[in-house]
Amino acid sequence: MPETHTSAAEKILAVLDALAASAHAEPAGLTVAELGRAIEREKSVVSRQLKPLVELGLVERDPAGRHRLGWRLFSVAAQAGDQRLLMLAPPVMRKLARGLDERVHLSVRRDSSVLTVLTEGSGHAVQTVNWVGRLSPISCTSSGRALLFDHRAEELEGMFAAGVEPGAGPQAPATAAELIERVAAARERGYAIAVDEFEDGLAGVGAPVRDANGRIIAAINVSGPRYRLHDRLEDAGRHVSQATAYLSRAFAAPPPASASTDRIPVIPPPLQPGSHQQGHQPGAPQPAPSV
Amino acid sequence: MPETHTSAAEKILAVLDALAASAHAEPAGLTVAELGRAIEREKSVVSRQLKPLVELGLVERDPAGRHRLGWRLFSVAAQAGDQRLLMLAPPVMRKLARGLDERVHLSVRRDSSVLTVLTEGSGHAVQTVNWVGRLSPISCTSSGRALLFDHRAEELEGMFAAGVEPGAGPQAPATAAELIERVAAARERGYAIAVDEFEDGLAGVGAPVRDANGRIIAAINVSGPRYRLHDRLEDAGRHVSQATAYLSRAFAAPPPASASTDRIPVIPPPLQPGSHQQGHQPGAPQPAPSV
DNA sequence: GACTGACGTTGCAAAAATCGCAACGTCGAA
DNA sequence: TTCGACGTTGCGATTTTTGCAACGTCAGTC
Repeated sequence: MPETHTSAAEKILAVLDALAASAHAEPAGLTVAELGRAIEREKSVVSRQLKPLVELGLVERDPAGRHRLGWRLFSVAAQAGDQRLLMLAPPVMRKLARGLDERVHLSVRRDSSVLTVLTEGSGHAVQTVNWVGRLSPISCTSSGRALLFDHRAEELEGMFAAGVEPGAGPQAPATAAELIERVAAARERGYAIAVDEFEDGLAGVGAPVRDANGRIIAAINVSGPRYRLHDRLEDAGRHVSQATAYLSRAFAAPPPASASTDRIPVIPPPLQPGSHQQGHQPGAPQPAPSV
Repeated sequence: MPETHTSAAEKILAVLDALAASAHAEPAGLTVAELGRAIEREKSVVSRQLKPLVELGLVERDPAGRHRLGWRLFSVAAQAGDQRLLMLAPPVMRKLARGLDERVHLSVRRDSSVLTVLTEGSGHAVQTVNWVGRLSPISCTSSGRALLFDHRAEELEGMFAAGVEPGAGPQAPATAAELIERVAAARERGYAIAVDEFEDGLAGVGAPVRDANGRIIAAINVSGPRYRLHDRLEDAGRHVSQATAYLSRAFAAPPPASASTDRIPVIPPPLQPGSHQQGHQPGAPQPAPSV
């Protein structure tokens, strides 16, 4: 029997997620009733659930009765390591999603899969689903191949031999040679393209985000139905590359700050093409970024 | 009877807080047993509590069994408004706290009080307590007066008349005139000093952080026992001012990013003394930052 | 001005999740 | 091998959360 364990954490996260989603809406924030509809719970439940959250500062309620994420959430998040990328990415992704009007995802590598971490949707009725928190195969997605940019042929071969998850689309790479070739083409081009690979009819374009050392730490991709994207893959690729280049610079920029010097930190100039592998062993085993 | 309602949110936040605190420890992260000791719960409870948190991605567990804050927390936090300051501040505060070896707090205004949002402690056995999440009076603390830098005399007078919370120390301002004078002195000096105001024996030095428009959005202060600080108030003030000046620049810097231009955003040069009020009405009612 | 509908909150008994304790298997150090 | 600490799991007892219903409030409408 399906023991539907519903943990408290899950309930709370549902609330926080709904509030996060409402942060850019108009008007920002949710009332008790709205929140109840959003997470499909009784308003009485929401009302009671909100009380401790507000007391703890995880949620803020304005005089008009609208609820937003509270300062306490950030005071927790801020203490943790290098999560700057996740803070910098949303506005860039938003701009990209609006510009191309297709869903944008930010993903990181997780072992031999791709974990989607942030998203921004489009206005279409038909669009890629929100993939946040889910894993995708690394060999047949644009994000995946963007994350594989720096991998040598032998590594890709080994990975393929170890059995990466295959795609369900007709164009998914069937052999290690195909994967190697497509990764090489993507690196050459500056962005990865995957059409009818993960799923028939789905098209995507992705590019990698690099840290100050040139290591790939994440990928951003745009995806949507093939019939809308296939005529503008190049255009989308250019935009995605610009976005990731911007993020790579911005992420590398703020040195943890020496408060006592007057040096003004500056976001460094764009990486030279081909120069990003300096001081970086593409073959070195890359621990999955914990981001 | 004291109905000790212990909400799920509270339990979860305790876990996340402990993990946040461990983020900069050596080694980073906590095992189940360590976490149990930190939050004073049975390890069996912790073990079970952790399971859904890990599944949801709020917590990550590395192969060695150490737990850290997970990507999901940031993917929620990142969606919300302008929280960049809270992400930028911790390293600066850490540096400040280490350098002066006294506790550092970052606070924002909350109506007629000061809400402390982040902190970084010192190595001393005797030090200011961690004040995060608590309110302090605005008229008799260094953070409070830093937040009042831009207020005109009439406003301060009105505020005083409306009855701001008084300090418990012998030197707390007893009249509106005293408050006005001390705020003016602080603005002149560049940082606020409060000794024996909030509490007898407690000394603090604070300065304001400004956004791109010069509006005060937060304050950073250093505080500790008077006997350790009274000989170096000036030095501490200089350090705090430098830190807030840096943060003001850094906070103003990253324009939400136009991904499609090649303009490289640069952190702007330091504000000219006295120039920060351009285009800013000091008298305009300032909504409490929701940060 | 009464009426209507939506909002947010609260009592209450039922349902569900968590807790503390004890026990188990595992691992590394002595 | 023994020992201690770790992380996990079963179990009944305890605590918390849930759904429903009712209440007071408020704004807009007739």
